[in-house]
Amino acid sequence: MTELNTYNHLAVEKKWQTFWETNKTFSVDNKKSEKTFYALDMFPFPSGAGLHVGHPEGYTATDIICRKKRMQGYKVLHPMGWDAFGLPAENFAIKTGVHPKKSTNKNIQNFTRQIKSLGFSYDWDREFSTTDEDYYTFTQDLFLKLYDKNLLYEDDKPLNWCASCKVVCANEEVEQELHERCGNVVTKKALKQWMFKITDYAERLLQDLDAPNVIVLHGLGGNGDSGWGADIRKFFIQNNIKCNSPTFPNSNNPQYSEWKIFFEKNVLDSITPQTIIFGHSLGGGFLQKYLSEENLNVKFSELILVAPTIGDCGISEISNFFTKKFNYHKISKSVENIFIYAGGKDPYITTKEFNFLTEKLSAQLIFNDNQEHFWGDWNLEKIPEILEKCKKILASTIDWPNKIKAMQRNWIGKSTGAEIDFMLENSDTKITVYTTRPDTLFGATYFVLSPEHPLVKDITTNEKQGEISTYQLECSRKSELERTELNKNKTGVFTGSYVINPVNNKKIPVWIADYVMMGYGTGAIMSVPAHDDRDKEFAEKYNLPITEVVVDDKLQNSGFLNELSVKEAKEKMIIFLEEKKLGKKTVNYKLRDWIFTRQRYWGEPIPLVFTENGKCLALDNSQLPLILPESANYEPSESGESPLAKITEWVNVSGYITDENKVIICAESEIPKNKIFQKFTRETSTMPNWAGSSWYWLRYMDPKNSDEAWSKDAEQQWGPVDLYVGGAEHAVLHLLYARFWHKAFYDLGLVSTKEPFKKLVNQGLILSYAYQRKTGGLIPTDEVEEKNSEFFEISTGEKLEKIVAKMSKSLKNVVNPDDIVEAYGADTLRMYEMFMGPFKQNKAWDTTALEGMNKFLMKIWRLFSEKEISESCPSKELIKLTHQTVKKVSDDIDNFKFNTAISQMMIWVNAFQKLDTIPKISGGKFVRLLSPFAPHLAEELWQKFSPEDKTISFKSWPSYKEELLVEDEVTYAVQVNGKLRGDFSISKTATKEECIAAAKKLEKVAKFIFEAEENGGQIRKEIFVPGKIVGFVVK
RNA sequence: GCCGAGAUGGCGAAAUUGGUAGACGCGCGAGACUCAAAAUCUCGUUUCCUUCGGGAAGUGUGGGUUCGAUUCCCACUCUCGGCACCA
Repeated sequence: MTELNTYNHLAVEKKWQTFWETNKTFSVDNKKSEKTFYALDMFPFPSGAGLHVGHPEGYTATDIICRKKRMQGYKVLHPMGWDAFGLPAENFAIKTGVHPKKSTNKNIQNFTRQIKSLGFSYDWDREFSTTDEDYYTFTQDLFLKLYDKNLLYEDDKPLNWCASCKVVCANEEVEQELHERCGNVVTKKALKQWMFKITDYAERLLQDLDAPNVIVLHGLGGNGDSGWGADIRKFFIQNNIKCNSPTFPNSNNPQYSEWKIFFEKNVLDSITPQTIIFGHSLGGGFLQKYLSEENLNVKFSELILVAPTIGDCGISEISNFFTKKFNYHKISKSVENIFIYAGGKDPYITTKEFNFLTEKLSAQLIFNDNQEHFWGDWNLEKIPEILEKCKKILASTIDWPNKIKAMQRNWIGKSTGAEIDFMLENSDTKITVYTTRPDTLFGATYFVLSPEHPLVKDITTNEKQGEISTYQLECSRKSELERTELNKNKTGVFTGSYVINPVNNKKIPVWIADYVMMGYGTGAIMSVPAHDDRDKEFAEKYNLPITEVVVDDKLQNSGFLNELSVKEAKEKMIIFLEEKKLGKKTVNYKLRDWIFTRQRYWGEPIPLVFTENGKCLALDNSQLPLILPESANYEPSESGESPLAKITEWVNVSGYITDENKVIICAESEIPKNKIFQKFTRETSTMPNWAGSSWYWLRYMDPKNSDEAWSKDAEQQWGPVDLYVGGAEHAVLHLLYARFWHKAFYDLGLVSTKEPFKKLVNQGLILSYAYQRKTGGLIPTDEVEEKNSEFFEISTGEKLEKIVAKMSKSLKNVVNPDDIVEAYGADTLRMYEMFMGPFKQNKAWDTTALEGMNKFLMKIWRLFSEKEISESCPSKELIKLTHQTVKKVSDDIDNFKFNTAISQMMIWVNAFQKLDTIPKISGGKFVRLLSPFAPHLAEELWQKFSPEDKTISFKSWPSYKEELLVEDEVTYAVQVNGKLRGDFSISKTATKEECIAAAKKLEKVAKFIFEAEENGGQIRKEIFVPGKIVGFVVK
C-alpha cells in the first residue's frame, strides 16, 4: 500500500483535537442569539476505574446532534464537568490513605484525557467540578436560599443507616432494603438529620410530568380556524401537545346560553389539572362568567385572558353575557394561575378596568402600551407577547420516556381516599385511619395499628400488656428486610380493646401487626378482609370475621350505600363522613421528605451553626464558601457522627448575629460595636453528592460568574436544557431532586421555567458477552475456547452457553475505550457504538463488528483519496441517492436513529465506490453528513474539498430537494389475492387504468388470474395504491 | 401482584397513514487478485420442497378485522427493567 493511502488515525485524530482545542472551536459566548440549543450529558463521577465504554455512547449521541445543530446555524451550548463529591472517592481514600482531593483530581485528569481523545465538541471553557470551591460556594448559597424559604427542617425519626458505609442514606438510595452504593443491608437508626420538604412539591412534581392540553376560546365574530387562535393550535400540535380551538355557534350574534351548552358538550370533559385555556376578548369574558356561576370538577392549570371583556362594554350583541357581576373569588379558585394580556390602546376595555380585573383575580398582568385588542386575523408573529407565552408553555412541557415518568409517578405514589375517625369503646380516644376504599366501611370487621403507633400503650388492656410488649420488641428487632421477606406469614397480637365502626356502631377488635407501617397514612387501618388480600390473609389466620360488602360492583350489607356502584359509594360515603364530622377526603403520597445530611467527610459543608442554646442559624452569605477543612481525619464513626466533628478548631467558632439574623464568624476584635460576641458550633454533617448535581445545568450557563450562581440573562438565553442524555438509573434520584430544586428556584424567581430538562433520552446499557455453565455459573472469558461456533470451558471441556452480561473485572470481559482508540481510533469507536443497535436499547459488545466499522471508515478514506475528486456531474440515479441520503441521515439524527443513518451512509459509499471519479458536489455533501459521526476523518477529508476552510464544523448542513427523491419510473408490485405475483416498472405519471392494464399483461399474473377463472372465479376487485401496489381479488 | 419496555435469519438488526418482510452490518460459503497469506474486490447467504421455470411456509402463541397484517383489535406465553405488606 502506498504512503498516500495510509490513514494514520492516531496522528490525524491528535491533529484535529489539538486544532479544536487551540482554536477554541466549540466555545460559545452568552451574547443573545435567536437560535440556541443546549445539549447536556449527565456529568460523570470521575471514578478511579476510568471511562467505561458506556460513557461515550451517550456523549457521542449528543455530540452528533450538537455538531449537526451548529452546521444548521444554531448557537450550541455543550458542556462537560465532574460530579466528584461522594462516597466512592472517600472509600477509596480510606482504603489507600490518599486524600480524596488528590485522588479526585487525578481521576478528573484521566477522565479529561479520555474524553478529549474521543473528539467531542465540548466547550471546555465551561468545565467545572462540584468539588471546586468556586462551585460549591454557590451550592451552599443555594442551600441557604432554600433554607430561608423554609424548605429544611431537623428531624430525629429513625432513618436509613448503612453500617458498612457508616452513613445515613435517602429513601431513594435504598434499593430492596440494600444501599445502592455498596449493596449492604440498611437498618433503621434514630439520628438527627436535616430534611428537605420535597413533599411540599409532591403534587407539582407529579402534575408537571404530564403535558398540558391547550384550549383556545375565540371572541365575538371570530372562529377557531383563523387568526392567531388557529396559529396557537398549529404551534402546539406541531410540538405534540393537544390543542383544541372550537368554533362557538353564532359568534356574530352570540347567546350565552347557547355558548354554555356548546362549551359543556365540546370542551368541558377535556379540562384536566394540566389544562391551559386561552380566552380572547369575549371568549375570556364567557369563561369568566361560566367559572363564576358553575363548578368545575378540577382546578385547571392556567387561564390566559387576552383583552378580556369584563362587563357591559357598549357592544349590544353581547349584553346577555353580563347580566350580573362576576364572582371573582370563585373564578380565581377554579384555576391555579391567571394571566391577563392587556393593551393600552384597547378601544373596548380601559386600562383601569384591566387593573381592576387583575387585582380581583389576583392575576399577573402583561401590559403593552401599543397593543389594541389583540384581534382580527393577525398571526401569532404579530403578537410577540402571546408567542412568548406559548414558547414558555412549551419550554415547561417535558418530553421524557414513559418509563421514567412512570417511575417518578410510582415513587410519588399519590392515592386518594379518606381519613375516618374511630372511637375507642367506652372512651373518648379517637383513632384515625386512612383508606382508599371508604365505600367498604360497612365491611370493616377489625382494626389494626402499626406496632410503633403512639396510641398502642394507651389502649392495650392490662392482661394483654405483656404479650403486646413482647411483640413490639420482636418487631423492632426485625430488620426491614426480614419484615418484608416474612410478608407471606403475617403476625399480630390483639390489644384487648375495641373501637366502634362509625357507620354501624359495631364494636370491632383492635390488633397490632407489623404489616401495617407507621410511615404511611396514619399508621392505622380499618381491615376489610373481604376486599383486601392482606386483610383476608390475616383474618383467616386469626379467625376474624369476614363480611362481603361488594358483589359485582354493587354495594350490599352497607346500609345507605346498598345497590350503589363502588365509585358512587365512595363519593356518597365521603359526603356522609364529612357531614357527620367523622372523617374527610384525603390525598396521600408515598413520597417522603428527602434526608439530606451525610456523616461523611467528602461533601459540601453545611453553612449552618448552632448557638450555645442550641438554636440553629444560617451563616451570612459573606461567609461563603465555607471551605471543607483540608487535613481531616476522614474515617467515619460508628455513632453516626461526622468526621468533621472531630476537628474541634473548625467546629467551635465565635462571631456575632447580624440584624438579618445571620451569623458572621470573626475575631472578638472585629465585632461591630452594637453586636454581642458569642460562641457557635458548626453543623458537622455534609451534603449528599446529589446537592452538586441538583443545579449544575444552570451553572454551565454562566460558569465564570463570581457574584451569583448564574445570571438571569444567561438563564433566559439558554434555559431550559433542550436535550438531556444519560442512564435510566437516575430516574428517582438525581432527576427527582433536580426537578425539586428547579421548582423551588422557580418559586424564588431564579429561573424562568418550571422544569429543568425539556427532552430526556436514556441510552441503553453497553453489555458484554459471558459464558455460562449449565448449572448457572459464569466463566471468565479467558477460560473459554471456541470450536465450530460452540463454546467450551478449557479446564473441564464442559459445553457453555454464550449469554449477555454486564462487563465485570471478574469475567474479564471489560472493554477499555483507551484500547479501542489506540487500535482503531475514536471515529471507529463513535461510529461503532452508534451502529450497534437502537440507541435506547441495551447492546452487547462485539469486537468483530467493531472491526467491520473500522473497515467501513477506511473504505471511505480510500474512496476519497484513491479516486480523483472531479467536477463531473453525477448520474440521475446517484443524485437521487445523495438526496435520499441527506434526508435519511438528517431525519434519523433528529430521531436518535443513528444506526439507520449509518446504514444509509454505507449504501451511499457502496454505490459511489463503483465510480472512477467522485463528483465533488455529491462527495462534499457526504463528508458533511459524516462529520458529526466521525469528525476527525471528516475534517481531514474536507481539506480535499475545500482547503481554504479551517474546519468543517460550521459549514452548512446539506439540504435535499423533495422532488429529486422520487424516480420518473416507479416499480409496482402486483398481487393476486394478496399474494405477490410479479412487478413492473412504469412512468410515475401513469394512471390507474394504465397500471392495471400493465399488471394484467404480466405472464405470471395472467396465469394466476386464468387459473382462478378456470375454477369458476372472476375478478371481483382491483386495488390500486399509487406508486406501490396493483392488486386483483379473484374469486 | 402492579407499572414500563420488548419478542423478526446463525448473530446485531431494518421496515409507520396496513401495501414487495429481512435494508445495512457481522459471521459463513464460493470466486478474483497473490508463490502464499493478510488486505481488497465480486457473487451468494430465512426455512423447506423443486422437474431449477419455480412453488410453499414464515415476524413469540392462538383467534379476529382486511383483497392484503411485523404494523390494527381480542386472549395468552415468555424475556428484561422498575416498584412492592403503601391500606
